[in-house]
Amino acid sequence: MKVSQKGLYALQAMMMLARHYQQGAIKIRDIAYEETLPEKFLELILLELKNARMVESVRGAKGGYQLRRAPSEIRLSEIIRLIDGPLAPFGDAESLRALIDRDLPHRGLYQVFLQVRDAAAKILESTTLADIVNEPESQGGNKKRNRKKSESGVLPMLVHGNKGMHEN
Amino acid sequence: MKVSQKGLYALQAMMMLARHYQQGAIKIRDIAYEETLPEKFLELILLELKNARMVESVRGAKGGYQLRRAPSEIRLSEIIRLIDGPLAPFGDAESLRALIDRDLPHRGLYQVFLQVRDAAAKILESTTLADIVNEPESQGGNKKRNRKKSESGVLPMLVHGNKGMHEN
DNA sequence: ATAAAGTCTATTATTTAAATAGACTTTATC
DNA sequence: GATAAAGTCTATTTAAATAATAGACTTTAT
Repeated sequence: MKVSQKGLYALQAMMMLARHYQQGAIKIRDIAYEETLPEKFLELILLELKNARMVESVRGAKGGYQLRRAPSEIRLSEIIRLIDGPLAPFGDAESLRALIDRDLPHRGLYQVFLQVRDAAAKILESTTLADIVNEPESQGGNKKRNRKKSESGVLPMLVHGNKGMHEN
Repeated sequence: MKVSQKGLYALQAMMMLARHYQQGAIKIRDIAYEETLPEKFLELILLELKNARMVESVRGAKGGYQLRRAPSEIRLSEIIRLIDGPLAPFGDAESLRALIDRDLPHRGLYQVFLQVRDAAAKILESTTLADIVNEPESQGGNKKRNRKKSESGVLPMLVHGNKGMHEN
């Protein structure tokens, strides 16, 4: 899986709209300005988001874009899948699938790729726009443990520093 | 993170060498033939793997390639990082890092990307060539639970079917 | 009527990935 | 020591994907 520049733009735009949720339609130009995105390119991205029914537009003067659902109802996985396609860590599912089907020595590799995809999907499906926009409230829908809310208003992960993380 | 075609070729070649571990040097041509990879392209890939000291070559007639370490000592993460770069799910760490530094509204997104990267890294760092090549023995070095070995000689995941998995 | 917005389709430019080519070096073997 | 079979190295080409731009069209508030 790889989030492209375009995907990042889409996420930025959606976060911006989430920050201004229920404040009426926001002009493309304003989004582009506030997030420093190429305006004309952003236009196309918003159109895709609209066709996917994540945002809605208001046409004509005083027009603009706004979220169609509450930020807590929009998962990052939706946005990324729309713009960048499947979350799987291999480019085209075709060539891989072909490998598997041809003979079995590659099954193990395939299984590992599936594990990676599922791990990414689990995170991106349980994180919504609400979780990553200012003042993270209900950070992720992770079933088991009830995540402790950090007093600093910053994600817990941040508080704990980089323990257990690697640089790349 | 995205495993490119080239990365897949590298993984295939390494798996092939793992299957023939301690059977002497294997010719590029044989690897290319057995795995159906473009020979000349594979040549470059093997050179990279050699420079990274994962394989070693024997030059001249009767030459070829072989693993430099046991399959159980070669992690998938090494191979993928070498060929495709960092495991992070965003293209260039630069533009993302720039976002974070410019102002803080994007920190939450950044943290989620880190989570995804760490999840992928955890899997790919704990899986070795030995784990994915025929007859998976010590499948992954996952600290906590001792994975039950499946009787069928197939990865446990396979036995359980696709429970909990999504299509993309 | 006009201006300010979104819509749509086409085109171009840039970058990255994949593949190929060919001259060079090393070594086993006869 | 000549030859053939291998790996080495650098350059180039091709193809595909990504990013960005352009411009004519439509809708709506004023």
